Amino acid sequence: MKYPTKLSDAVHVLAFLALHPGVCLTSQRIAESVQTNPAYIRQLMSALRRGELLTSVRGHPHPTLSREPGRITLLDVYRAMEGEKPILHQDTHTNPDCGVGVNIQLALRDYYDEIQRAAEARMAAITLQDIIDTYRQKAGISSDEEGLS
Amino acid sequence: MKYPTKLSDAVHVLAFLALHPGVCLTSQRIAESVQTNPAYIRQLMSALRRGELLTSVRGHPHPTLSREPGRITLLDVYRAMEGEKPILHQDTHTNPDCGVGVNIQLALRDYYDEIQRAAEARMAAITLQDIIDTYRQKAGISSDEEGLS
DNA sequence: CTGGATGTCACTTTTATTATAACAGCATAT
DNA sequence: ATATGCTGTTATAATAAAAGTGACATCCAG
Repeated sequence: MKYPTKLSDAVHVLAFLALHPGVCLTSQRIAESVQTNPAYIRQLMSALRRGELLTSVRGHPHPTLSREPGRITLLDVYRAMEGEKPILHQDTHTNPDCGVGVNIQLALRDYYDEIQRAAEARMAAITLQDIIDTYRQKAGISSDEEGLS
Repeated sequence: MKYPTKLSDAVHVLAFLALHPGVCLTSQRIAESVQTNPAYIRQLMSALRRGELLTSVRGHPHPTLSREPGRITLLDVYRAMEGEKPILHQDTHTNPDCGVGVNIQLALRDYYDEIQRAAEARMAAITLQDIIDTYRQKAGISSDEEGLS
């Protein structure tokens, strides 16, 4: 697994918070659900904090969402994690002496931008609440929220 | 990792063919425009051949498009190069003992599929001809098609 | 035949991403 | 105040996907 999973993991973290309000959630505990290490979780949360999706206090294991799940879109999370990085990548190493190589890539950029906008429009229409609702359907209504201190 | 540029490079190759009809195009020559090595170009062309976008004869340096550029979409090229590989990747290594981890990823899949469909719908609307037309605008009307044997 | 190109495979190199260790800074409890 | 536990951040290592490359059998044209 070396495909980028930051977006998926970030959603996982946010959903985890939303599903366990008021519970003591250390990065260690979240890491167990994502099956990774606490430092990575804290890095994710750091990005989410910069994106103003999450607030937390240093030394205090109670991170909380900055606003309700219905007002956090997948695009918000994408921006927080990936910034302006596009989903499709161009080859920027073509031969600069070859007009075809340079200008084909310039032309492609316009179309890649269109694709990016289409994807982002879709992301903007999906909220964390939607994902949580779907989660509850899949999980068979919250049979997993026990056993947490 | 490395950012994948196969799609961009494949479009580059196809456009190169379309722009130089009837010209002797060895993988070596195309590689110079893409600024890579001939073997990689031949690998790209191999995938394009499997996708039925390109035909060529072994030992014969005259690859040609299987159909006109207006009937080759960016989605066709994407399929040939990436198959069913999605543009967004899920984390498949979450803790299987944690219902949240498993089911959040299941829920995400549905939404990632939506995003994939939106992106692909856009790709299906873009043809190689469109890209070539834009290329000509950028290049200032075919000032680069000389000097080829 | 000979020369040149393709098609394919195996291997190497590169590099984005995740994994992890270390530690200063802050909160809480005793 | 001090001890403990957790956070936030940085630096570095390990992993793995992608491109880069060499080799060679195969096929075409002259």
